Amino acid sequence: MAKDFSTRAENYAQWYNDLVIKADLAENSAVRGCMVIKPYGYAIWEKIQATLDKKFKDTGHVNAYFPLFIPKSFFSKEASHVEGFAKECAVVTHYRLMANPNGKGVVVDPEAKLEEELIVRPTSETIIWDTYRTWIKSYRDLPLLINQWANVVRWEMRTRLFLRTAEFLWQEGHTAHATKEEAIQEAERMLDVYADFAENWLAIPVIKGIKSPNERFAGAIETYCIEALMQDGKALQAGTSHFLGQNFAKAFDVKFLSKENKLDYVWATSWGVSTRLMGALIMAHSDDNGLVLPPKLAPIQVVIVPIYKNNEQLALISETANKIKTALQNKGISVKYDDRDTFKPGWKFSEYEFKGVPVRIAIGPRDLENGTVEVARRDTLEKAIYQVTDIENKIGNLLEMIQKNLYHKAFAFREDNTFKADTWEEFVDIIENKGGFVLAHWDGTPETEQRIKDETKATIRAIPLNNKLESGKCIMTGRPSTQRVIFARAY
RNA sequence: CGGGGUAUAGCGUAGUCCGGUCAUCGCGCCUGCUUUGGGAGCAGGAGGUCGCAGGUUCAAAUCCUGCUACCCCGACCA
Repeated sequence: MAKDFSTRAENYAQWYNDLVIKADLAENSAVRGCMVIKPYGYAIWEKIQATLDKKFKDTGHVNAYFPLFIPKSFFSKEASHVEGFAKECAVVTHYRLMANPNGKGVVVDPEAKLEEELIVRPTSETIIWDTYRTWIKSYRDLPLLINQWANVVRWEMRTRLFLRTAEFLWQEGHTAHATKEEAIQEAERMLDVYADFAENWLAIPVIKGIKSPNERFAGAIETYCIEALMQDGKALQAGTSHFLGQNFAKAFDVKFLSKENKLDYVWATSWGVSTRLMGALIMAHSDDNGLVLPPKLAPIQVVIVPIYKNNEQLALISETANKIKTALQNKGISVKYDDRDTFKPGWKFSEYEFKGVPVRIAIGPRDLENGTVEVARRDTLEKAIYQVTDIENKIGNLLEMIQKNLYHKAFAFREDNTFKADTWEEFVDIIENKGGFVLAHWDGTPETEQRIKDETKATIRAIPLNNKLESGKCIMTGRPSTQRVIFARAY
């Protein structure tokens, strides 16, 4: 992402606010760090949802919904899980308000204290596994492949718009399996689903890998991740998939009778992506003119802007514009014809650039005479004159080209910002001065990773799957290592 | 929770040190006319508890005290 978007917009918050604003209810610190997603931004989220949801269903999953509130006691059942989340939870302690005895407003009724506090879910493992216990009795009940679209709350000390908001929207898949192998396979399969989505829809290249123990999800045996590089050189974890082993099954006593009539604990996975993906989308592709959306996720793929001097001209242009609109729509392309007379063409051009609309078609009197239109693409800002003939196929191809170009651009950026470091000095220099991914040897111990983090703020983002083996020396300790891992500063 | 900073119209701001036509300017908004192929021009207009509460003073956006909120850095964080 460019440093700011203000080059042309003195009030650049304008476009940003069109997408999302931070909740700002004065006098109410309780909503600090939450977000309001405005319609245009939400339309992007809906696209993300729809695409992923279809992929989940294609891989045999179904949706369900579990409670927002989780009894506090559930959290004490899985020790490492509670350690990972207990510090950052919103807790419900009362269930009633009453008029303030002093006459001013309302206060919490002290009489209405809950016997057991409720935690606003920071993630749903506990309540889901408590439920699964009653659903799973036999190997015939397995595998259980369930996904939930929901909001979760994490009381982060410091929030960042899109990337770490106190409340965020996400999906969380929670599956139960009869065997360890099948569960691992599921975790890896869902990682592939995420990677495919990131690369082919978001147009963001990602590294598939596993997390080091330090970065592993609380309660997981193995955490798989897709890791992306943003334009400012920082890494962003775009999605995770966890192999949970039998940890949650044991904590919540979820057992099944196998074919062999043996009682055993089930094997579990969980996987999720969130509204953070929208942050990734913004930071991976945007430029000084605003958002740049890949065609597959753009709520509006093509906008048509008429250029006219009077109503007669507008009527003529509209005729052509609507024909083009219909032709494109018949090809499954989402089109907006913006014939508002309250804004001028130049204004509209800028507005749709802020919003990242991939293709803009301008039609004026000149075009009517020549049977042409002016086509501008958002990714390169290039303009070209197209003959109207067969316009739907030309635009269709252009959209595909833009989708690919965005990916290639992001891929090239990542290549240019991936470095190898063999000495500590080199490593520090790259982290401090260049940013990006740094491939370096590491002795495999959590202590060393922690030391590196303490000194440079860089962490191991991923140990790539199918990593090339290569013997070397740990950049920190000099101890032997068998492979390079990816270090970076991260969001 | 530590360190630093900020709070003035919908947004962004000047003014605060040195109290006295100071409530400034830009964007946005409204009206009218002319415009319309890259955020139009001119004219007119609306809009402010100067974060909140006290205090000092003839006089406070400005000085003092307390509070609150936000931002940045750190700690923290799938």
